[in-house]
Amino acid sequence: MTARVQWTDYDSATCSIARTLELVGDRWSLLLLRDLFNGVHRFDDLRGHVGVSRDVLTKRLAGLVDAGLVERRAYRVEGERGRASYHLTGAGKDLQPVLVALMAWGDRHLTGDEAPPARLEHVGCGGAVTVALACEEDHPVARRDVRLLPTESARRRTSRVSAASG
Amino acid sequence: MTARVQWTDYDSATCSIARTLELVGDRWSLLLLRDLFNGVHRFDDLRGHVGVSRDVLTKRLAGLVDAGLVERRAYRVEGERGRASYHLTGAGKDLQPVLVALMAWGDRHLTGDEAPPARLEHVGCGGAVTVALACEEDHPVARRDVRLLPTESARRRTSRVSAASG
DNA sequence: CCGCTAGGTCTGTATTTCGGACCCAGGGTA
DNA sequence: TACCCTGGGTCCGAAATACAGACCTAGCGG
Repeated sequence: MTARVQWTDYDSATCSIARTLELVGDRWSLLLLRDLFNGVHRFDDLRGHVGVSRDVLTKRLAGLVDAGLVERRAYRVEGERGRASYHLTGAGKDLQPVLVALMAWGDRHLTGDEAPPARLEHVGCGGAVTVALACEEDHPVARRDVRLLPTESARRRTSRVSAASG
Repeated sequence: MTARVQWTDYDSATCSIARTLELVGDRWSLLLLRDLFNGVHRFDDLRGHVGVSRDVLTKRLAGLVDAGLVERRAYRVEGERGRASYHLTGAGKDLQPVLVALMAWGDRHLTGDEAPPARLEHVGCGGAVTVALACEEDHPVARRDVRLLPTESARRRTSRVSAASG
């Protein structure tokens, strides 16, 4: 029977969420991106502020560079040695909504009575910035009004799950 | 000197992004939340679809329950054994924008020429759903127009970094 | 009371992370 | 020229995690 398409008929790993998490879904990558957004660009500064070991920092930065989220630049300040620095690419900057959403959630659910440890301000108006669901047609979108529809392109790549369910 | 407050003067771990990632910032938690959003609620179904080992699934579910993102419910279908199932709490559902943002990024940067493996549809209008930065005053917010301002409450809890920079 | 099944726990191995020692290159400076 | 300093790493052994898969258990139908 060709019943309605089920989410579980599709390979988890094909999903864009899974594929994105393969690049940034570890303990450190998103924190590094956060610091890169906030103007921390040098190896030792990242290490000191984020609190990651040198070893892991090297690997993560290499991974982010491979993934095209970060670029390594050599630069030199007049009269000093050449240095390396790390900067977000356009693709890296496109992850901003993920970070803002994580921050908004933490501000709402983890700060208790205190003021949140930092705020994102809309330059100009001064209002707090968060993220909101938005639809192409610019309607306001409530949480409930979202439906996930797996498409054919995912089905084709399905392996493990389709075999098990057959 | 009381120079302008620097991002690096604040303890990384106090940040709402870091604190949120302590709950969901590992390889599996967000994938589990994704499946819970999509109607997968039983232990074995989660294990099979997400592809996580039983061991780790047990630990992650326990962590998510501890964190208040997920609740465990015992239920029974007429004439069958009692079963356990896992459901998002309100706090868990509030992470939806994080997942949508990850998915939107993947759709944009990882799908190449093919159609994305799934789409989020706005029930009713049928348009695609993504996330957008939004400010309190409902202005449209461009990426650039966001400024991070650490607040005093973060400073107070600062430890490692303030000692090093003094 | 036997077998089946969902939901786990246990175990041994493989991988990752951690902290810290070490290394290297390229300036300044003497 | 030799030496020192510093940023940006690599290397190492110990500890923590993840993994696959075997095993356990509660309850229902037969």
